[in-house]
Amino acid sequence: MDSDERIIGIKDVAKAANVALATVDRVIHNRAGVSKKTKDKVLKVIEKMGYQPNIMASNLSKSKKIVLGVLLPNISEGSGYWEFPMKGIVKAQKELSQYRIKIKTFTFKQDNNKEIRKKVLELINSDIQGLVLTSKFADEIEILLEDCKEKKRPYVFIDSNVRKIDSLCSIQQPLFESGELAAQLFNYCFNKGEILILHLKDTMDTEGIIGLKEKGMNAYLKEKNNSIVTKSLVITDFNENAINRMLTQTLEENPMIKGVFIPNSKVAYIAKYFEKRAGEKIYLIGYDFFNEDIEYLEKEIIDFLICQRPEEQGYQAVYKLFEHVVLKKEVEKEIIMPLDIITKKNYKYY
Amino acid sequence: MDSDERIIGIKDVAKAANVALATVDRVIHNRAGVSKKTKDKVLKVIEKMGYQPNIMASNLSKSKKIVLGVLLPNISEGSGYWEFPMKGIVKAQKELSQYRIKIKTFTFKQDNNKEIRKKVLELINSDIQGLVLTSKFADEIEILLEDCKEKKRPYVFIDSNVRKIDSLCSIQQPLFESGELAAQLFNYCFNKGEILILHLKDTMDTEGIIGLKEKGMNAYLKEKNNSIVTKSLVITDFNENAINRMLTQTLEENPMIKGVFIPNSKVAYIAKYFEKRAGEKIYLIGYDFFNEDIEYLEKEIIDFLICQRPEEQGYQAVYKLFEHVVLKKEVEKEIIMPLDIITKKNYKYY
DNA sequence: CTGAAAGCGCTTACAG
DNA sequence: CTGAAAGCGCTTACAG
Repeated sequence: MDSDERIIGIKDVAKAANVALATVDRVIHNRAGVSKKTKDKVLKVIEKMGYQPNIMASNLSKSKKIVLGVLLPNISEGSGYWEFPMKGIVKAQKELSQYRIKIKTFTFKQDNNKEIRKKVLELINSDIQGLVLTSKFADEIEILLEDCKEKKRPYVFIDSNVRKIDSLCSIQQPLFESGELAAQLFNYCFNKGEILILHLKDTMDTEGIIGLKEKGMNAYLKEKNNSIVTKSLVITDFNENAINRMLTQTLEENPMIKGVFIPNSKVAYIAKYFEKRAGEKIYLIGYDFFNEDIEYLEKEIIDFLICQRPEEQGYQAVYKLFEHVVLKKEVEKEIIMPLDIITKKNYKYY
Repeated sequence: MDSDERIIGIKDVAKAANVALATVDRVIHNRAGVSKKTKDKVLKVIEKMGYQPNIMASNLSKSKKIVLGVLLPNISEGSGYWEFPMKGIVKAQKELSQYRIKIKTFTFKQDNNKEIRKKVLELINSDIQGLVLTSKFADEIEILLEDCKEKKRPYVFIDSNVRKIDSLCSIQQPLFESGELAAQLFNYCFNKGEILILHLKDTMDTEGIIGLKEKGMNAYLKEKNNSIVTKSLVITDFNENAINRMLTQTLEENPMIKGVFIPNSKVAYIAKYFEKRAGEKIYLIGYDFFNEDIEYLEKEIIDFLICQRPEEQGYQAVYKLFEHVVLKKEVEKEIIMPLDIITKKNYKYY
């Protein structure tokens, strides 16, 4: 049962090809300074013997560290979301520290363009060999991406890639489909009435994202061809009183509203309003799971949250860079995250 | 910004403690043959210098392979589920192959006690240093677990640990809570009526599992104090005609049934019946996601599936054994999987 | 273009 | 109980 095949190493290849260790190494890493003839000979032997490099040995003998960069918003009010990808990044870092991988983090305040540009400049002048970032702030990072392309520095997007910018890999949730999913869930709760889609504008370029979710929602409703329609409301003023006023007015004017869809991570703001509101149950569906949502999930004021495993996105982003830079593996261009559904009864295990 | 702290190794410790490399090695691995005095001295230096072992180097110089065993049902009709943990196990194996980890798989037909016992015997007489298995088949594996305890072989349970058997780690979904979740979902679909709980008996000891799910469901309904009640139906004959007959009769006699809860992975069997059935919509909630469910999800005959990331369970099981055996890390006694909700609109990304 | 040799940080016989 | 030395499978100057 024990097939104790001897592991064949660079030494075996060298002997079989009748060359020195260093030559085999050069061929394996495609380094210059090997004649075509020798290279072919070695390649053939590698192929025939089924040589597999030993990463542990390789890393052990390597001297230089590999540094990866991370450019993300810092964790502050209004951008608490970024805590989760960061956790995943830190986890990956710990796991990979044995491989002499280091991570340099560059954070900035979301609406501070000057700070973003400063960090971009720091990154351009740094010695990183790979980069994790989000495709939001597209204008500010454009120059950084150009620089990366020139220097052949790989970069990975997390959280979104709405403008379809080229990258080593982009990791995101399917947006359109998440809108469909939300519609399906609403449809389980009621099959006649209106869904109010709230556009909570903040400074980020998220209209593209919200737009896709909205399209998905309408697509599902159309497909089911039933009596649910959507209605949009744009909120620009985040002041609590302003929100209350707008919602009260809208709900009074539209008594058929049975559900509210908040296509970003600001559900708790809105749930607060519904907690105090009397009248018939209105179903709430939002995105992403925060501590402040728990209270409203427990009271079933927030009914469903659609989540995208942000921690895993951060982890995967670093891991894919590692695979590319260290292991020289092929990396898939796109990783699509599952659409997780969170309710009162399963958030504890998420 | 670059804190280029020199990594301190066994050599540095040896020099600082004024002993030989081998002695430091002995202390690190708690091997015999070191005087208390020397040991304390070395330990103190390790502590002070903050020495961290380099696993890559450690593994490279180790000669012997580590073999882990896996004892699970084979993949056949009626037990297709085990394909998923197996996938995770294979994934972990690939990732860990660099660490000289080998996995020996022992599979058996679920209802073949003789075969289980045979595999158990093989395992007892094997040279494995860790074991992945499920706590189902508790009677058959009892002797194996005793043997493991005696030999101090660690073992990890996946999929369930209803009888609360001791192990290095057990990985499972929260059963009671999954019943609550199912009840919550039904409650979104209707708020008056009956839920039929189907007990599809097969040869495995799964009554404990089903019982817990049922209790969770009733707990939620009671908590909500509304007008949904449950009703159980036991099916022992899996013949299609028999199922049809029993269901038709039950539904006729109980016109208030609005939902059917199938607390195991056999939903597709039941969905087949509902596909052909005329009459008012009856909601279906089941467990685990298989290819044969897709058709019924698409038609929204199956409404929700509650899933437990079986692939990740297999992966984690192997990984935890690896952490324990190779890295000598502390491993958590229990890993609770999230309760994933799958519908027509998100199964593609699961 | 090619090779011999030292070294990465550990483990493992072997000698004392 | 303790230590000196070889070796794990690679990479990296250095010499030719």
